[in-house]
Amino acid sequence: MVGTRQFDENAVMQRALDVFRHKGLSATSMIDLALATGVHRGSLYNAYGGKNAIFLTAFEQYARDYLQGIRVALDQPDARAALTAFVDQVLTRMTTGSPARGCLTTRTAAESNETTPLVRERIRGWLKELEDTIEAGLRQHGLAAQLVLPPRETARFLVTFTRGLAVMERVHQDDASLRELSRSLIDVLVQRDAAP
Amino acid sequence: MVGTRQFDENAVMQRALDVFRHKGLSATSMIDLALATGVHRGSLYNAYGGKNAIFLTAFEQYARDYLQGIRVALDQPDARAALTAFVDQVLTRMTTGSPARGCLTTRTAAESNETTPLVRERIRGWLKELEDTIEAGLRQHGLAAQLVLPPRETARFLVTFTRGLAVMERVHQDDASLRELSRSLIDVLVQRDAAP
DNA sequence: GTCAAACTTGACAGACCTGTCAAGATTGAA
DNA sequence: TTCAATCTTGACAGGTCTGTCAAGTTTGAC
Repeated sequence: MVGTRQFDENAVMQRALDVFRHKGLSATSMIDLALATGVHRGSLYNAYGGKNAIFLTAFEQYARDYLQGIRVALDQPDARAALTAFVDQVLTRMTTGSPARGCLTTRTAAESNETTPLVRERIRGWLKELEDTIEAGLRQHGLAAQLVLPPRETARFLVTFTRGLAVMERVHQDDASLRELSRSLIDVLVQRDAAP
Repeated sequence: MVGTRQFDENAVMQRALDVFRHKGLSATSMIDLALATGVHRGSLYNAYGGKNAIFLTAFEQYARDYLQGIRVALDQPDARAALTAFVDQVLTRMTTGSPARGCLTTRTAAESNETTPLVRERIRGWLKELEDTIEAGLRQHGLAAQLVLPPRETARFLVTFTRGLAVMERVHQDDASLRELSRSLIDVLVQRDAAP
């Protein structure tokens, strides 16, 4: 390999991800990315082709991390505890940072119109992975028996509701009301007479 | 009054609303609005000041219409029927048009970062109005007794979940899966032993 | 009919962004 | 050490958008 790339790809993607999380995909320009990463705009074009390709590359880090966190959270014998840990993961990820970063997928999904088919497809795929991950988690430890809805429906419900939480986070910027909503969520999804 | 405005303000706002629904607030330019309304860009600046002011003006029509539809939907003696009509309203409003328009509030909320404080505040206010409208609806006809959660929590839950539905609509563009999610929603919110 | 306030129009300067490219610098491999 | 592939850099042309303004037009009131 001749003429080696002079920047650390991982570090660049990490910084790019930060930018996307704070500004959103469509509001981010190549100039923003160049400034944040310290890599010349021309080099970014040369290495990746453009904003969307950078997004897709950076997104993989995000996706892997996120799903891993969800897997760990759900790996518990009690449904209420598992869902509590799940929601806590989701909320923590969207409310950390100052200003809060919000949820990257939700935001990108909402601006679907302004993105390319590839990005749209990746977001759709990721939400499917999230759903599958949740469903698999709920099928462990006999959690399913403690739920009002079957695992698949519960997983879809959780994906949708947490997207709603992400929208409310943007509007309220208030952790407490999100936590309260999460309590309601768990109350309606876990059987009332389930093991304590 | 001298030098009368030469366009029909209502018609202009209706067209502007269409543009905002299709492109989203931040992706809409004054040029888009001028083309869609047939009013010269300079005239729009003169009459309203800018994009955000036009949005806020147009939004009032949208808000009034929407809440009225919700009020009518919830005005029923059976909780399941009322929630079904409610969700149907919400879904119909976001899935009509081709391509589907999506939900204006959800979208604008998601791009909160890129809008002005006034717009953010209006969206927050509108979601509060929606919540209050739903709560008031649920307190009629003894619906509250048929619900798993108290009216206020149910209202908040519905606002949040329907925001999630709006995000999923962008991703899936598939009415059927949204309807399925809505069925789950009603199943978990209405008491199992409630009057049929 | 006159007139001045208010509206309309086309044009302009200034930002910002994109995508590309030629010239220069770097570096692994022969 | 040489060299060619690859990366870096600064610059450029072209595009979109914004906000403003002067000149022209319209119209209600007198």
